[in-house]
Amino acid sequence: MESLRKNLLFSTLDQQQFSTLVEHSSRLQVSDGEHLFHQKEAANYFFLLETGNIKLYRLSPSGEEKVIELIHQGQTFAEAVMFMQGGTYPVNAQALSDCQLIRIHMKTFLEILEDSTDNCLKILALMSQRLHGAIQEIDQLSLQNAKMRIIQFLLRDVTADTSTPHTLKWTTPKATLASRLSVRPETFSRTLQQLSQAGLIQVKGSTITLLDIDALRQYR
Amino acid sequence: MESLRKNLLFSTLDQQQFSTLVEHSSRLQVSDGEHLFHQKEAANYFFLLETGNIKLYRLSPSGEEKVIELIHQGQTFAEAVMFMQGGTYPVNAQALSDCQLIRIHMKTFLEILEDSTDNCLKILALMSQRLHGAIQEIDQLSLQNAKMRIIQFLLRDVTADTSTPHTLKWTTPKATLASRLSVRPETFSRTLQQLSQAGLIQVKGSTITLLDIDALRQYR
DNA sequence: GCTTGTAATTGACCTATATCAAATCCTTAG
DNA sequence: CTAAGGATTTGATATAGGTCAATTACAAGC
Repeated sequence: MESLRKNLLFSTLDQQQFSTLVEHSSRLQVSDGEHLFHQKEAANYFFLLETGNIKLYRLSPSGEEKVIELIHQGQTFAEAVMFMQGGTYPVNAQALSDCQLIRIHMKTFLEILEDSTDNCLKILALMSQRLHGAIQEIDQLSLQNAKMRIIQFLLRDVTADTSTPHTLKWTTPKATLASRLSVRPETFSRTLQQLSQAGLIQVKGSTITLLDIDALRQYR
Repeated sequence: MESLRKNLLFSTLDQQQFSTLVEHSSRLQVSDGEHLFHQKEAANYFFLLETGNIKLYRLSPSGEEKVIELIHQGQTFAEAVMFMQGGTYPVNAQALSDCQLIRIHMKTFLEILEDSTDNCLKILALMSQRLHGAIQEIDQLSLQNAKMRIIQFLLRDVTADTSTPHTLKWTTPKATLASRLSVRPETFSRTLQQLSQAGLIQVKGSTITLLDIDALRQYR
């Protein structure tokens, strides 16, 4: 359970608390395509993803899928459910590859929170971060068009000091990314095409080179 | 500061904590149209709205406005900012009418949280609720069309047992509501028109009567 | 190497909703 | 009551991005 200890969320747990948590946590695997949980299912655990990729998604009444979040190595997810009345998962979680996870018992973790404000504040920080991310998302959906959203995504982990020929590579299928960005795969493809033609990026399979970061920033 | 005591968020404060909080809180008024705070402004206070209406909104790069949330009497807002690093408001807050509010000092409240997990858990519950609301919103923006969103809004506080000729009235200008729902005023107007013609609702100024709740539910 | 199936791209077309402009309605001040 | 100014509605038109279908690229198994 090395990876638990390393996660920021658990960094303020004392030795005692930590071992209690470990006792009530277990490692599990899910293989590519399998579901970890479904929307509206009663929730007793939240998760830390050790390896692989997971997508969290929702279905529209007509069965259409919208990816809410892509979970990567080292991230925890579904902790917010702990505090919701009702206590059911608000999304579906499906493995995009073979995954290794740690499953954490909510009730146990809640009990730990109940006797240490440090830990409470830690998770409050996490939750407010999530909330801020969600507001950002709403913002993008309602104020930005498809092209802007896609560019924003490309610039995702470009910091102020990133020098311009910058390469990034994704591990998730394009259709999944498209859903995450709320555009159709066709539109995603066409937009990348368009940016290529404008000489702003270079696409090679799932590897993208940003040729002109400043120009890309203009759009955003 | 009666209204503070009544708010669920502060219900677990003991007498001592509560009076500390009151000491560091103050009542303030903002008149119609005035701003309470702006996006990116350093945040030291969060608020409880006693009377009036407030809109929280963001601006797109091109200056377009998107209403993120409408705050009504009795609601607290901007508490999440307390836990964010950076500590700046992520939205603008503008009064839609003359408002009376209580301004709560974040630092003081944080100090109170630091020595009582009960209060921490209370606010965690609130934050997860907010987060869930945000996910719901993302869902609606990306999986539902304008008509569905508008109907959802009309059914907002219709419970399972609401009998069918149900009347609701809004206090905010239509253009503001439209922005909240991420549609143009024109579309909002046309959609209501359309629902009227279908005999599902009856519009009279800012008062709407839902004539056939079950039929409306069909769309959602 | 082929073959087969899935994913991604491209093209042609369509539709929901935005945009722009004009016409009404509603409220407030005088 | 009347006028002025804003809010709302209505009509005409434009367009981003969706849909559907066909084509190509790519990966996995033989």
